[in-house]
Amino acid sequence: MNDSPRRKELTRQAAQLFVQEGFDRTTVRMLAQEMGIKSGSLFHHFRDKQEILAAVIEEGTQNALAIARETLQQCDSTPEARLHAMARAHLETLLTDRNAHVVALYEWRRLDTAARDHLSHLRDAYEALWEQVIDEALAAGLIHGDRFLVSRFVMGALNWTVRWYDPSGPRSPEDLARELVAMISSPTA
Amino acid sequence: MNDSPRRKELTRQAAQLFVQEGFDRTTVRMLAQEMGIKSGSLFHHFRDKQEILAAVIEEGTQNALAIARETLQQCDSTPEARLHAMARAHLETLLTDRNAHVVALYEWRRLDTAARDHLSHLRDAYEALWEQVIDEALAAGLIHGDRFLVSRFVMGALNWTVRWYDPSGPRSPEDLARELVAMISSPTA
DNA sequence: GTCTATATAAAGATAGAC
DNA sequence: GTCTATCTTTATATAGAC
Repeated sequence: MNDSPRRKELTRQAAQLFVQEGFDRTTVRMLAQEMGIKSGSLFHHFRDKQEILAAVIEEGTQNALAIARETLQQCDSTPEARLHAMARAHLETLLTDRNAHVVALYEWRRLDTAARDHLSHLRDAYEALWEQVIDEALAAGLIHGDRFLVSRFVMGALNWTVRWYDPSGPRSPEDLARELVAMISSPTA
Repeated sequence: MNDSPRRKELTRQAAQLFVQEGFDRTTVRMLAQEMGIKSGSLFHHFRDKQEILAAVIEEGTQNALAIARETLQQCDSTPEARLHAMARAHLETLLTDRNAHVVALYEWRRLDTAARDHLSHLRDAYEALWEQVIDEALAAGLIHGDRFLVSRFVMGALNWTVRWYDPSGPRSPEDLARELVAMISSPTA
């Protein structure tokens, strides 16, 4: 539709509800109430409910991608440090904001075909960054195994944290990132 | 309600739809059609839609628990072999059957409070088996790290396979289990 | 850009016959 | 145990005034 600041703000609020309730359980009336408007007004900003989801997921993936690029640019040291920085950045977008990135991961299946086609290149770009960091770690002998499987296992371990992580608990996203890297690293490297 | 063989069969069919479409998107009419009956007849077997979900999740968790117990009883060798056997069993219930265990993991949040209370002990028993196997591996020096975090990272890596695994691809659940154990094992152990 | 009012469709669930 | 028929509620989405 458009790309106004208003729409950005509404998208941000929608993300929060989608995380809390899930996309299917979130009604347009709930969304409108969260935004402080009536349900009819919502459709001035978005064509339909699907478009809200697409906007949230686009925002979440773009943000994660931008942060990951920045992280890798700033952290130009060992493969271990870079892997740790990526894991930390990933966890922070998932666990601290608790927003659009979570929706991008957990509600991707709810996108219609057109939206998936439009957004898959963003997701692919983000995953490509991960594979690059994994490759570096493999090449350095920090970790071992199949490139494809290691990437997916690591992403799985990280993404599943959304299900059990307690923000009020003793562990920070950085703690988790450190422990994960330690878990898969060969101590002899 | 009851526990007839008929109800068991209907539960099995419901599981398949819940995996394919997700619980919220699966309508009682879809369920009825899959079962070869009309939607009104469904409520002879289940009080409401929630009860179908609870039946599926109970079945999925009980089955996973039974298989895990059997696996650990039969595999009484090294901590590495036991860890591998558990991972393999877990992946097979998720990826080969593609059924009730997937629903148990991915639709748990959709259970109402009463059902969660009733089923959480089953889930806890299953997770306790995992922690036991993780503990053995830690004690043997096969893996390193925090007991709690290692368990959750491993479960995350395994559970996330549902999202990307291709049953028609070259890798078997056993391949995945082997690679995962290799990824987290210290080669010096 | 937001409102009220409402159209339209689909959902979960029930009643009573067979 | 299954059917048909239907009630009731709730959902997405639209139209037109302000």
